[in-house]
Amino acid sequence: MGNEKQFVQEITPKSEDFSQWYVDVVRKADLADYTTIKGCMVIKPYGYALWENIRDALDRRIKATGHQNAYFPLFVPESLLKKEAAHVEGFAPEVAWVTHGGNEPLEERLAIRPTSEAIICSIYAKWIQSYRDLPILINQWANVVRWEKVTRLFLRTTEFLWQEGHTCHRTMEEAQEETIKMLRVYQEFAETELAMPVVAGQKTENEKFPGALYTYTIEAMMGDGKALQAGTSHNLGQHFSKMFEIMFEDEDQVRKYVWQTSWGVSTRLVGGVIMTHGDEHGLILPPRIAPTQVIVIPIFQAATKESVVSKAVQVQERLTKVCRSQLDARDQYTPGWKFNEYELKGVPLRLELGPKDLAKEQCVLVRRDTREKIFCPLSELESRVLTLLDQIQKDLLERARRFRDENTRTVANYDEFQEVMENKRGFIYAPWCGGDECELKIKEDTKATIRCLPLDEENRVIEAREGSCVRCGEPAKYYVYFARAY
RNA sequence: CGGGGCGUAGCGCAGCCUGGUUAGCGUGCCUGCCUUGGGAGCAGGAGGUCGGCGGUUCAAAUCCGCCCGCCCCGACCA
Repeated sequence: MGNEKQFVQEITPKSEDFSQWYVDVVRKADLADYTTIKGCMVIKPYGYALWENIRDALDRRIKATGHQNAYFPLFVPESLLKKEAAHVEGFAPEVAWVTHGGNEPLEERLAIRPTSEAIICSIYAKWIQSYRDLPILINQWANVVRWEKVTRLFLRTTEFLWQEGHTCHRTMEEAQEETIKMLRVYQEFAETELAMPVVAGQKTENEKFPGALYTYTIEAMMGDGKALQAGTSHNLGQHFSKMFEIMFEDEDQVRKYVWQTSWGVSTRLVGGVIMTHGDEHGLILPPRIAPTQVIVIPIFQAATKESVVSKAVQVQERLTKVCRSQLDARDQYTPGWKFNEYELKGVPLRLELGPKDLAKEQCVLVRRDTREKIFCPLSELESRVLTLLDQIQKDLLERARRFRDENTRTVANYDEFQEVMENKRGFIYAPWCGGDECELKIKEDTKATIRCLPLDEENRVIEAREGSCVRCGEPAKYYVYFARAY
């Protein structure tokens, strides 16, 4: 136990300094490292394997809903970026510019995409003539660059990886349906794959995407009670199609502007997973996205090494057929060292196999989330492992949901609102008059923003029937979620 | 970008205030022996332009200036 204490000191306690805990976990678990370029990180193999699993799980859903992947250029000519006024105004402060090709100054500066609406819209304009060309349902996996003032590993880096869907539709209704469909895809994906419960809702005018008509979001609660915007889906209306002249001739022979959507999630999700599930011992990965689901650790002495290791190889080979497993038979590390190492890396299930187990034809399974030890007859290996992985996945979601619900509060008045935001954090579900002024004042007073206006089962913003605005006391228009956010 | 902190071996740090042998310690790494059910032990060894540039000085990790990077708190954002 003394040794364990010493080990855990390598990670700043979560309760003491959440930010430092986060950085320690990212680095000790070997997910990412800093580089010589400001704000840019290298995603190390373990972190990238995690991202690949997240990416693939989402990619399947994007394709299952009828979208195709494509790839558009990294560069956006300045003239294109400037076409949509709100859009350029929103992104201008954080755009990186290419001004030279070799030694020659460029005639027109090229923005490195902060997002691809402009470049994609300019191309869609060429592709679309008829209503028969619609809908366009395209997604791209790409890197984008935003010159942020302050960066944080995974949560906000200068360059990051993401997916951005860009669709065109014949009618407003169809675009709205697509916007909500993808929002719900994100929600289901976050909860099923990442075990990360989210609140789905609409952003306020102040918080919406530059150039969008409506922005929808999924908001997750991190271990320190702060909100993380985990994905967004925008109904772009006709703002871009009018500026980029994306038109089609409809069945009634009238030329019309298309209705568009865009939606995205990024490597930020990796940060979300860490801050949703991690504990004092390090990372806890949901089995469905964990690069290694089961780590097999043989325990042996010189005399038993051969028999134990050969059995461990057999066990791992059996597991390989049903899940992602690895064997760590290195003899320069003690079993205890390995236990700590794989807990730090968040491997959901550990399988211990020693001489005592061999004698009984069993192994020891240890859950990362609860650290519970389970003796398992080798004859039941596959089924027990699969059941446990499934259980861990469910329990992580349940635990995160309980944490979120326990930290979602209602308040009696504005004093209590301020007190809760200052001391307890979490979400506050409160009535709001719908006014700009109250939204901004609350932000100024408490650093809390309106994370979203939640949606009902019909995907409509829930309007308040009663109650009065938590700040001004005027009749409430909506019940909304407030929180401090990343 | 404003306020604060930090930068010395892969990682974590001491040394700096008060300039002066060959820049230390822990851990990790390499070799050997030994060990292995919660980060074992012993012995030997390798590893440093002290973040960068400039200045002061006979002499700079140490003093001064500028720059870069990281962390925290604000403002801005996925």
